[in-house]
Amino acid sequence: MSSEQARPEDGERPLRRDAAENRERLLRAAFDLFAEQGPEVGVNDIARRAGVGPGTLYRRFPTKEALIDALYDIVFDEILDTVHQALDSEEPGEALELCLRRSGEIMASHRGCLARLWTAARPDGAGDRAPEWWAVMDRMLERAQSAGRVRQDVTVQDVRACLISVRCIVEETVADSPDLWRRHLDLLLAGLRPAAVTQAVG
Amino acid sequence: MSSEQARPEDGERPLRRDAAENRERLLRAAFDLFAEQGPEVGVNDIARRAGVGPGTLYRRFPTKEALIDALYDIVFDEILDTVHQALDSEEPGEALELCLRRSGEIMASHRGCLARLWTAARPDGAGDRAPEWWAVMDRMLERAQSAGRVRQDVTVQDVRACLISVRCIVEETVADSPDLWRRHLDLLLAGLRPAAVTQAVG
Amino acid sequence: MSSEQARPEDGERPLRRDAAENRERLLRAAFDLFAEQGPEVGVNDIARRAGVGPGTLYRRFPTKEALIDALYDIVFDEILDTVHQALDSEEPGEALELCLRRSGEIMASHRGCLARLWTAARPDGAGDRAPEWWAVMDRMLERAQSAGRVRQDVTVQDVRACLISVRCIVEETVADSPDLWRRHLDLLLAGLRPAAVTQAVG
Amino acid sequence: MSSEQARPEDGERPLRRDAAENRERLLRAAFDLFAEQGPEVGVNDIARRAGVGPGTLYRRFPTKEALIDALYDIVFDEILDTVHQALDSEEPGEALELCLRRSGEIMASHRGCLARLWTAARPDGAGDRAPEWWAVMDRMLERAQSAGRVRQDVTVQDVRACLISVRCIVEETVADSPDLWRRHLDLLLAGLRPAAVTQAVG
DNA sequence: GATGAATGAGAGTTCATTCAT
DNA sequence: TATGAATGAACTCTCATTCAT
Repeated sequence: MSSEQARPEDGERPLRRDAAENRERLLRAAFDLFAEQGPEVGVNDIARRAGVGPGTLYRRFPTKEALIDALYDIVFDEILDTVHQALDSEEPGEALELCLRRSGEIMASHRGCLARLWTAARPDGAGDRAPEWWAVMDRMLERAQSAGRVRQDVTVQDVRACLISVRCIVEETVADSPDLWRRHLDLLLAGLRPAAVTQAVG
Repeated sequence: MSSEQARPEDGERPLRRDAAENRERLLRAAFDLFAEQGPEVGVNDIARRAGVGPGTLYRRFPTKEALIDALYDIVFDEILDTVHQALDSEEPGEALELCLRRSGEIMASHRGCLARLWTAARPDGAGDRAPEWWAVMDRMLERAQSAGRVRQDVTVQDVRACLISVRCIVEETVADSPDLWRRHLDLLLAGLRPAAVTQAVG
Repeated sequence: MSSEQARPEDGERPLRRDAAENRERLLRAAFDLFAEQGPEVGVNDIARRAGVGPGTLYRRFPTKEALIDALYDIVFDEILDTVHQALDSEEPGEALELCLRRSGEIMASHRGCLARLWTAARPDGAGDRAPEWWAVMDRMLERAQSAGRVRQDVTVQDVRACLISVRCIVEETVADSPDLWRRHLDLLLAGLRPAAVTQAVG
Repeated sequence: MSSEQARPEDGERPLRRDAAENRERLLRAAFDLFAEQGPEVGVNDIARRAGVGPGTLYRRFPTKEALIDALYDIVFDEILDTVHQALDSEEPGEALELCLRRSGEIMASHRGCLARLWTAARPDGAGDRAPEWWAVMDRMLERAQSAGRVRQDVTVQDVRACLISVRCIVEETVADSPDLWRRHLDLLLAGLRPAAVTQAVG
């Protein structure tokens, strides 16, 4: 939630700071309450938790939906940054795996707010960076396949399904079994790898 | 609110039949509407679709929550039946895989109603057969491992995670990509298998 | 507000009666409160005055606007009935005058709810009987002119303006000077008549 | 809230000029927006249109009501000036008629802001010049009657009703039929004149 | 003095649930 | 018993007004 908005350009007016603080508080409160109580939390509750009036919330976010979108964008941006880092810095074969693991970590740190993230409805939502994600994942998958680390028949859709899967496991199990999602991701990663002589064993 | 329903006392009065029919209609309407419009559907809409008044709905189900629970139980029962069949009739090694596939099919035929199924909140829900499921899956996993079809480090928790995963993929993708969940399940199954010399390939 | 809706067809179900009563109460409460406090009254106030919950109001009228429309329609229907009566039964020359006077009386009995009646926005509102009004007034004006009771240069638009005028005077003065609108209407009617040698006098 | 504005104390500081300019801008913006969007416009919209913050608006006008009152006063003052001119300069018989016509023109140039002008609520509003208006109109009516241009039974209340009528027609029709209010006023004026042998014609 | 962010009571509306018929 | 009208707390959102900057 740190590097999220309004890169403080040189001359920042003092008033802006309060507003930005309130925005931060609202997002934090929303994260917390969604995690605690699910997606039905009322905007007034969020405002109260943030220590502001409902009017202030609506000054920052014209709609409850807009607030939720902002939450999504924060997580999505974090993930995209991570994906780019992985693509740039890792050796080709490892990038995909690393990127899935890191995405999982990010989701685990924002549980409760991911319900509709990467949903059928979202990827082509207006103004978001979903196309970018698809493009980068495409490259990453291609490389991993070239390096022989991932089966040739795997598509980006499958990779996306893996992420949906991880998100879902995080949401539903992280509270009780904080590590289960990691085991599950290991399983998925194992499934992605070319299984040399797997059948021979059986 | 005393003797609610079901227990078919010896001489079943015709009135009882109407009641049962209403119950069926309500459940069917609920299934349809949840699948069509998601989990926000109102009880009045369900009642209207079922062709009864809201009062009748509340005579059959004391709460919206109770209606949804009944939905879950139906799906859960279907799955449990399938699990039992798989355990009884298949050769030990195949049972687990088959049972996951069949569970997937059942879920795919009831999409939109599964949101909270197998959720952290559910297993200790009142009146459900979750313990039974755990027990059977335990045996099935053990056999599959004995037969060398599943890695030794896999736990029932992991199997449950696989099912959560399948449910989630079904819910979010079946409308647009009706087969994606099957590909995903293949991936999971591949991940479950002992990957003989997988690492050697990398 | 008497002959307003749901002509009680032969077999009337008993439940309907309560609903109809509530509808009546709501309309009456709305009439009263609009008259007392102007068009800003809240729907909850109206519901409270009617002795019902806000939900009941919204069962009868899907929107505040719809409630207000119903109010308008009631007055409009009363007026239209009167207009038809005047057209049918009076001698041609008198009909227009009589009809304006009666319309005035009806408005005076519903002051406070007429704000937007016959407004530029209304006459072509969906589902209302405005075209009918225009047609009848057209005939009535023509007859009055044929009978030499109204100047030849008067148009239906002018007649409509007279009614707007009466409504306005009613709304703003009937509370303090209950008869002023009648004097004003007399003045308007005098202005409508062919003023034989009026100028000669001056 | 002590020395609000206006009273131009001898040495007018430059700061004062800004304030006056803001006041003007706000009034102009309010006129425009009320004309464009009706009486529901919010104060923030007015401030934005005027190019100032809402705080500034509240420095000039302690209340939305006060801003609207100021609008009324402007129109009212214009009209009063016109009335005085008519009384002073015209031949006695023509003054009343001319004054009504001019008042109509002024209203037509300020449509959308007249809703409550000359309303029952207004004449005893704080700080307005209503008594003055009554006095002048009284004299003007008396003269017109003495000159035989207006019927003897007409009262100042009737004249006021004529003005309310004109205002109302202006407000509701000037956008679509810019001349209708003039025709209506002609009708009213005809009705005010002694109708010598009118009835004989019928 | 001007700004515009914050306020918060209250608006219109919904919906799970109850109850008179 | 089934009905559907009634309920009313709670929801999202607005806007006249205040106040820190």
